Amino acid sequence: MADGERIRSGAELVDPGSILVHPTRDELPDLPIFNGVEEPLVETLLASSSTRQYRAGGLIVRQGEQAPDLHVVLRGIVDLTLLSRKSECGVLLLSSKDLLLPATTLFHEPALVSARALTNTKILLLTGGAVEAALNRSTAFAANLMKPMSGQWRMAVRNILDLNCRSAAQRVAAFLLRIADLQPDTPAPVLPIAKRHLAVRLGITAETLSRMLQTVADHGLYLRGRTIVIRDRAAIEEFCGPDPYPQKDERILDVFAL
Amino acid sequence: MADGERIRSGAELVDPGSILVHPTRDELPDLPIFNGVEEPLVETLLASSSTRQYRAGGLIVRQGEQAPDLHVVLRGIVDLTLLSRKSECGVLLLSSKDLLLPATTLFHEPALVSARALTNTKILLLTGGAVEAALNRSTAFAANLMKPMSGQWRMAVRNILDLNCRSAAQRVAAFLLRIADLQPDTPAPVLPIAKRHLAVRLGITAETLSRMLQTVADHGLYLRGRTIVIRDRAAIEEFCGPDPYPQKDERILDVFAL
DNA sequence: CGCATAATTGATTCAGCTCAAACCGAGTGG
DNA sequence: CCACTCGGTTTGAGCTGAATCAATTATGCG
Repeated sequence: MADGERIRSGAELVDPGSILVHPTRDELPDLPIFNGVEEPLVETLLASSSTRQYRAGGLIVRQGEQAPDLHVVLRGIVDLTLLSRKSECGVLLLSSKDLLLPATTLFHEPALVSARALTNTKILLLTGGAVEAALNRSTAFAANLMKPMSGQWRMAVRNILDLNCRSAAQRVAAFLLRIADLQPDTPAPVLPIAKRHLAVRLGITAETLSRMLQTVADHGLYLRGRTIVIRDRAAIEEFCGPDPYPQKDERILDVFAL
Repeated sequence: MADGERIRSGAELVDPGSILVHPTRDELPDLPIFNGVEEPLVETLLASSSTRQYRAGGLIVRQGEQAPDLHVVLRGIVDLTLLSRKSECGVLLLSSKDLLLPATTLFHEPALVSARALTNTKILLLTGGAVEAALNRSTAFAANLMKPMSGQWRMAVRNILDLNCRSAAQRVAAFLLRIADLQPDTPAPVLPIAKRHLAVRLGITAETLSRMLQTVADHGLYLRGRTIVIRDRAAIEEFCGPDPYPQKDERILDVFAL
């Protein structure tokens, strides 16, 4: 019954067998938040931590509630959106190594938006208490949290600028270009999420996205299935219009958001 | 000649006589960034600091450049906008006690937007070196910086949501209502900036703002000169539409932005 | 007083939304 | 193997909110 509910309501946790209760450092990828932090402190943090898996569509944090634990995305794509009846309104997509609504956890504020897994997703949870304790002890750890917070602020500002100064087609083009550039080693860059979620992220309707993809295709970039094909780089960059600092410098702020 | 340039280009510093080179604590208002920080450390920070005054229209930080020093707004209204030929694109308005682009200073990133004084403005500058040193020494200070960074992230998210889910008229109404509510002690709340700057902040044109003000007036809120008159509170709140967490809880995050 | 800047008003245009219908691909079950 | 849903995507037609362009009126301000 309860199980049936779960599945019908969009599927939250999956596969309890793979959940780690006290992950050790070598069970985790190298996370920027631990850079330069004294090893014993890292151990303490991990001792209070656990991991969780969500399947595509699962709600991770509900808007209006607060997350007592610090969430770190280990795998998958998470979107931050305001879910209201009738319309969704996207703010940001998070991916591996990103912090998920850190401010909510650190300052006990109700989340303004919901966090939702768009793909199967694995999350690391550090308990609020342990994080707070670590923050009181380690300036390195504090700096490691400030960096991604800055980076996410930057992403938010970019988003605001895009919404105001760029057309729908330009936003689509710029986003796909960015996605492609973030996968430099792969031969064929791929769009990791469904189109309708992309539309939400870009603040347009699915119908408009569909039409804009055609426009964009005329300017040198198109989708074949989920793979992104850049036919004419110069043209498409030109088309994107003003992107003041196109270098993906959010990564040096430990932000991997999209 | 150089002087002439300055004045023509929009007026930067004014009245050098009133600039403090090493302000002491009692020459400054109580700033949240110093809360709970060990007194000697505060002294050190202040010893490296100075204040600056800008007149309305003056550029404080130019987009693309980085601010080596940490700016704190002591007095006045500062707007963060992308200035491009043809169009300005506003992100946020800062006021007393707000940090101005802290991320730019802390992580040596080029600013995505310019900071411009909309009124006569006084700024406290803490040198980057001193701030960095303080951050390495005091977790309290680090926490004091994280709080406003979180608050500004929150404001940015609100802005994104507003741009996507609210009509121009709703944004105008909600903004004026908020401004009024932030002046609880004053008998007649007042709009502190020019209308055209308000328009930029709300992502609309001055013409549209003018028209929307008429619409908004029909719903219980109007301007008489610069003072904001709330004729029918219930009606105007209803009109504003979805504001998930209307309490001005950014203030507890040491953010006073608009 | 007179000039420059800001605000309003009107007429027109257009990007993106809405609504409705057709289409398509992947499961599913007979 | 095919028919049949059922999401998700595409296409089309029409609407509308806000931008643009242009002209006028207000408001400082030296």
